[in-house]
Amino acid sequence: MSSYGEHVNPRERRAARHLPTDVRAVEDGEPRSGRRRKPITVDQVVDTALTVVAAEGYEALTMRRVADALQTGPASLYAHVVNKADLDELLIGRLNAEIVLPEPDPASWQQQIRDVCTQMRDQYLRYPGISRAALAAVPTNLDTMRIAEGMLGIVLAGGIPPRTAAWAIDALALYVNAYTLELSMLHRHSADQDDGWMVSRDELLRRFAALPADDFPHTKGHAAELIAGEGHDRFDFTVSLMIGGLAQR
Amino acid sequence: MSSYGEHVNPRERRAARHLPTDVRAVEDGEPRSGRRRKPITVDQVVDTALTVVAAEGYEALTMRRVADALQTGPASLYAHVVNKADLDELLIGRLNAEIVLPEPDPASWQQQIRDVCTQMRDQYLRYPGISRAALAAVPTNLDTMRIAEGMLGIVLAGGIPPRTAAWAIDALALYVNAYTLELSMLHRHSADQDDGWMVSRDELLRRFAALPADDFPHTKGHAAELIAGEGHDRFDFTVSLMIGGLAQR
DNA sequence: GAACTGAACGAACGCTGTTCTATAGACACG
DNA sequence: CGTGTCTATAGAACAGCGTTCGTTCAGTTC
Repeated sequence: MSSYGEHVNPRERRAARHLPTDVRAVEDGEPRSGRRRKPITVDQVVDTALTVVAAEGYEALTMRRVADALQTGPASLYAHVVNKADLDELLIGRLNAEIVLPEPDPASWQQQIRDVCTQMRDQYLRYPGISRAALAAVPTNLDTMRIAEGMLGIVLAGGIPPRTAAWAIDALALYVNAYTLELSMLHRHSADQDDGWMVSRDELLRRFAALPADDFPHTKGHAAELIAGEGHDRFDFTVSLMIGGLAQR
Repeated sequence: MSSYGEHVNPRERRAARHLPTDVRAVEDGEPRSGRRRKPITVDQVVDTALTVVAAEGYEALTMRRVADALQTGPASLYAHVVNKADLDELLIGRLNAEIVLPEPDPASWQQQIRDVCTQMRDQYLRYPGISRAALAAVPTNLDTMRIAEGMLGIVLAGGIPPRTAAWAIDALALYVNAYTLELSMLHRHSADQDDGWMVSRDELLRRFAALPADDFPHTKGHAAELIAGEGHDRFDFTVSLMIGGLAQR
């Protein structure tokens, strides 16, 4: 009968993350108890994982890939991380922790919300495909709730009633996640051009032109508008659309 | 050197789906050339896959699972389907084909858009988790573009300028996908209650109450509003928010 | 009747997340 | 200062995934 390590190992630390202490505590960091060579830290695992995602995308993030980068086997990671899902949660926690939240200013609350959304967008795009993990993450994560709290404060300062404010930031966060996920997927698929995955506007226009005119009159007629928008124009449009609809109530 | 079957097999049929003929053509269906026992059809594969997803969720949809249900091996599927990704595309194509698009009516365009979004929402929720495939699907899929065309016609009939209309339906479709994905994941994780995955409002309220009051004043102060909303209230709110912001311009 | 075609399928490959097991080093204690 | 306990480190393995290879063989065609 194995009498030790029932289910106490890294799960406790994770539960401790969710509930009690302040955010991002002491950075004790230093190898507290050396084991083989230089001991592995949770932060090391997270750092390595983020490096992998930044370089090769979220799809390339596997336990073995992280373990290889740390010059060890995949089993060693499970002393510091409960799960792959747990690692995912740690990743988005780290990402969300880096979002800076402005002090709510009633005069400029719309721009403040826009800024936070832009921060999240760029942060997620820095690590392509990680939005998949963000969508799956438990919403009671402390770092996630910290952002929600900050955005809630901004919108409330803008004079929006609480229920409306809560639902709006919910929708905004969801849209940011979906937008970045879609964009990452598009970039990823445009990298391998093996199949019919087009990138260029010309190719898109050609596809639209090839559609049957009887069934797709509007799509063909407004093809230019359909594929319009440089950079994050569509993103800005939607965020402003929601904020604008919010303000006018 | 294997001189046959270079890359002509089911890929041609798929390309044919994307480009030329009308939608959902003749239903020749009948086993044209009998092979072993009863030959497998693409539609059979899609039907079986959808049954699996409806019953066990998208995460349970594997090639082996579909093959088992068809009483064969996984290799047999690759005579009818290029990829798992190809199967995914076929699935969302089938789903999208069942969406009914109303004739654009300038007087009620807002309600018409709401109806289409609701249809998509319910259709996706009928097959939990399939939104993941929808988000990954190539947007030039014919059935997907059919919906875009229909919604574009509705919004244009409402007098919205083309570029705004195009971006708006883009954002709406993205939100519907994200919303259904999030909801499916929540239901899925609430099924296995092994970890801290809460469902009940009471549990959520308790979590909010446990937060440090100094760091989460708004979250604690408006906990009731944060978890408010029965059924699809949040969905209706967001869709109306976007449509409303669209109408007022 | 013989040649050909292409769907069916068993077997295998490389990959994934995860668990079992033993081991070995650092710390606490007598 | 030796000894024992604790636990992080890994090697090996398991089940499952998508996919490919090579073979078999029913049906069509000449």
